[in-house]
Amino acid sequence: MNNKKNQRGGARKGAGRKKGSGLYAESTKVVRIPTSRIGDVKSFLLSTKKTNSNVVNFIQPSVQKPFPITLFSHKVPAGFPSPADDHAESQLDLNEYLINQTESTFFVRIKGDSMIDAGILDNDIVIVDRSKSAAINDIVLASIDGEFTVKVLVKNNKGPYLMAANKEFKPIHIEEGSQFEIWGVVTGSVRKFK
Amino acid sequence: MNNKKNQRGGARKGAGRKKGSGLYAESTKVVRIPTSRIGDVKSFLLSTKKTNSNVVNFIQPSVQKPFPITLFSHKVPAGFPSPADDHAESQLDLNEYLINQTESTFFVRIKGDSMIDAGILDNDIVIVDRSKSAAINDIVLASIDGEFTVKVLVKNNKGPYLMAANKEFKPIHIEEGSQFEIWGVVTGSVRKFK
DNA sequence: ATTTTGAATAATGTTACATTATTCAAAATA
DNA sequence: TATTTTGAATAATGTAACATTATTCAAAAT
Repeated sequence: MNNKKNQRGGARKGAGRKKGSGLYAESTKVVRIPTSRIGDVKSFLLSTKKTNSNVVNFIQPSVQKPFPITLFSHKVPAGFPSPADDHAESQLDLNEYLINQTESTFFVRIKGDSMIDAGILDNDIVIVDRSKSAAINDIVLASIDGEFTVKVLVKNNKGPYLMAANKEFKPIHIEEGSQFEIWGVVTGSVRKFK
Repeated sequence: MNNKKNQRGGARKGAGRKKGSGLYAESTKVVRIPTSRIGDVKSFLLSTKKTNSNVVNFIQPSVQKPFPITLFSHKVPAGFPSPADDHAESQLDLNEYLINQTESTFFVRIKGDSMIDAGILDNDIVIVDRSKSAAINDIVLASIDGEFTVKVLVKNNKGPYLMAANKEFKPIHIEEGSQFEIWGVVTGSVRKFK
């Protein structure tokens, strides 16, 4: 009887799995995740890899100090802007103005042009309130089959569906059996130039 | 010398940390997360934190079974926990994000559609910094013959002039002898829906 | 020339342990 | 007696270590 093992295979240079060949093309670390949300997190990680998603990331609001600044209205005769002026509409704090329900609000950065007709451009940040229930024609943050997206919620005789605010994009119909959830209503948007 | 330790404390019933007293009020499991996205995931978990009770769970596509879509059943009860403050990198304060120079910044509410191609809509508020000097292609707040306007600063061989971001509007050339002044550079814009 | 094979290596999953935070009531103190 | 101090109990959280799986390569077998 020959007990010798097969002599194929064996050590050689260059063997082994290639770096970056994993799902995320990146090294990972272990993190504790609340048990019921492990599925959410995995969907979130996958969703932002897909190209259809116009959601880049979720941002947690933090409110430091109130910061009121004078607000003028646009078409005013010259002579100008002293804060004491008549044309000063009011003092305005951006956090106060844009955030209604602090506890249920978060931010999402937008990627791509799918909402330009609603004045939401690439790299804008939208403000999402999870405590508001969505109405037809609202802009909403939704997930469909594990992919997050910001779109307009519309409805026809067959039921609700999502629309981009850009004629180049097709409506997103919600197929029977697909996962669909509305995460919140977009209540505002901000943009920083340069 | 008395070597006896203190006799306080000690075993008793009911001692110990209470279940559910953690950040997520729930047990956790370790999950591997791509290193660069750990901040995102934590932010996502805090942003979209679910409270117990009647929240529809996010369902992963792979596990998905057909189910009827009930659009407006998604209600989030109040009692959203406040953010933990150790994720500074994914936290955002709108004032800080949008305002650079407090002393020289003010807001202007926009009337009309002359800037829609730049994503600035009627009733938006723009952030104007008086301390920045304007460059070509900047959006600026200017006054011409006694009227304020927000437009794009452009230039041809005859010199600078103003352009709306809307094809329906004509360029605004600055005539010899007319009053013209740039009051500041638009560094951001915000919008509130509804 | 083609197929089979096992070592090499990375990715991914899981367990175990270490550390930290919180709570309680007994013991110490006033 | 009322208040403060204290350490065990327990959960939460962080991390290292190990286990398992997937992928790749080229030597050996065919």
